[in-house]
Amino acid sequence: MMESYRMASVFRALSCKKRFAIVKMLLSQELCVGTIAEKLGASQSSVSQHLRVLRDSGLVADHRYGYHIHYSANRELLEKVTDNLLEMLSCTDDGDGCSRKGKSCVKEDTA
Amino acid sequence: MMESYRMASVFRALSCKKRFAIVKMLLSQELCVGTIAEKLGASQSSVSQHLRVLRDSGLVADHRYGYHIHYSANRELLEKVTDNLLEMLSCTDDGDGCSRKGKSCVKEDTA
DNA sequence: CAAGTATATTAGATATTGCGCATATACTAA
DNA sequence: TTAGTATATGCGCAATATCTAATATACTTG
Repeated sequence: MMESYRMASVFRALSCKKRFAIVKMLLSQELCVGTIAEKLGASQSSVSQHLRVLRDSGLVADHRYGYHIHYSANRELLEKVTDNLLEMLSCTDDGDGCSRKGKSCVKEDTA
Repeated sequence: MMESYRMASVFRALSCKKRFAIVKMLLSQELCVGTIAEKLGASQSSVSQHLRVLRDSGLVADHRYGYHIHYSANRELLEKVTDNLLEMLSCTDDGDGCSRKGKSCVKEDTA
């Protein structure tokens, strides 16, 4: 089970529409920065900066070919994150509920 | 398929460690704000503000019982997000690759 | 009604983000 | 070497995020 911190860090990387779109694109094909920028309608600089965030979070990897740098998605990490979500979702109500026994709290039970 | 925008918005809500922890807690049990704050070691105010972000993104719902307000996770939305991730992950390399045909680009093929 | 409890909201401080612009770096080609 | 191409980086700025402290709101109880 990944730590909350790690999960949140991946989500932060995906929390920007453009970065999410980049990862989505990179899942179906390896692309170089210029192509990503074109497809996204964004500047080279901003795409490069987004890619850095994604790289730092481990969501993408880069490979240099001459002066082109190809980026690809880290499918494995995304699968781990998805698995964690599935695991989280698999847990059902553990019945404890709100621990507050204050007045008017519908959950109060033991007094 | 959810739009990139919607996905990114959910990810933004989950992109903060504390908010992610809140959602995780709420998946196993409905809790009131004070209890969440205690478990998280955070102030009432900050928790309330985090809950607003989560509510706005649709990730949690609230029910008032007297002056307690119980929050619960929107399991359905999280399942949708997870399904979308799974769908994204299911796609394989479509073979097109980097469209740049520049010199030294290892992917160049047609000229 | 007034007092008490739980939560929300506001304001302000500080930190972080995302972008454009300019420039630096890394590599290629002549 | 010089020029050219692809990408990264540094800087400044406006926008946004998160936190605390104070206050407001909503509800209950006496």
